[in-house]
Amino acid sequence: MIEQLRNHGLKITPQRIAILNILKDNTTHPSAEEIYGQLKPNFPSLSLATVYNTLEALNRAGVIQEVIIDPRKRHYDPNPKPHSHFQCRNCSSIFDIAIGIELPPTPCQIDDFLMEYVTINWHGICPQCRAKETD
Amino acid sequence: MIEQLRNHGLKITPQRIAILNILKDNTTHPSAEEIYGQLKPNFPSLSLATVYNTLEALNRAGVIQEVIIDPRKRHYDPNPKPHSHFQCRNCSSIFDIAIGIELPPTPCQIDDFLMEYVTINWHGICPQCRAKETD
DNA sequence: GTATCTGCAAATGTTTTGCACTCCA
DNA sequence: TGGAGTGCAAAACATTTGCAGATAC
Repeated sequence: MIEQLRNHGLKITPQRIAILNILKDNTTHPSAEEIYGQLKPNFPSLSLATVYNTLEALNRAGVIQEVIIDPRKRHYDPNPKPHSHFQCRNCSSIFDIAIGIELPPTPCQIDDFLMEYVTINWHGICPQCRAKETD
Repeated sequence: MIEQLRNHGLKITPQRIAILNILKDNTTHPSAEEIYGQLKPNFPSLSLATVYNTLEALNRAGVIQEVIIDPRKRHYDPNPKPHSHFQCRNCSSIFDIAIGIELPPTPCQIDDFLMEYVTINWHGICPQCRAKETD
């Protein structure tokens, strides 16, 4: 992933490497605050603003994907390719969902709209919370 | 729409009637703050907290639909039926998009997830902003 | 060497909360 | 009349901003 920084004209800094390392192979879809909280103990000089800056730069460069599914905060996914997400209304966890849904390929034009990308968001109850449910 | 309040055990108050009136036939997908701003001049005693309370109650009752597409704030749609939305990355306007996409009917079960509802969000440039674009 | 990046602290904007008071059913 | 609903003000969060200093290349 680090080479991708160079390809996009982004400088390689210890902060960015650390953030990418947290995200790599991470399927928990952390928020900026969560990434900050995980790094801060071993990287005390790290600033939350830098985490926000970095996540925005990585998202814009297409290295990661910003996930807009939680009305309270943004989450981040190391996989930039389009795929759908699920958020549990009980525990708020976010999961990747592999479902083959037929969507027009993007970018495309529909009714004078320029469609650049589509997101599919599922909402409901995750397997863990279903198992715990008594009612 | 007002009868629906009664059906869901919600009391009919002047505040709720006013908010429903703003939303009725409204295709602009206003935020809580926008609804508040529109009502406040003619309803000076109205509180922003009441707007938030009411929107949440209406959404939970299935009278309206909360639209999670804008990472900065929630928007509200008087049409509670599932349909997809579009947000322009230039002007941030939100539009209803009528596209027949094949989705599994909800609620359904997929991979141990209980899927209660799905949302489809399009992102790109709206017709008005495309017309203004020079580049 | 210089443009980019970082850290800090303050500001912004949205949404929530606690609580006393009000009013719908 | 009782419980749901309202208004107010403060608090809680997430995110952004401005700027001075640091650093990657």
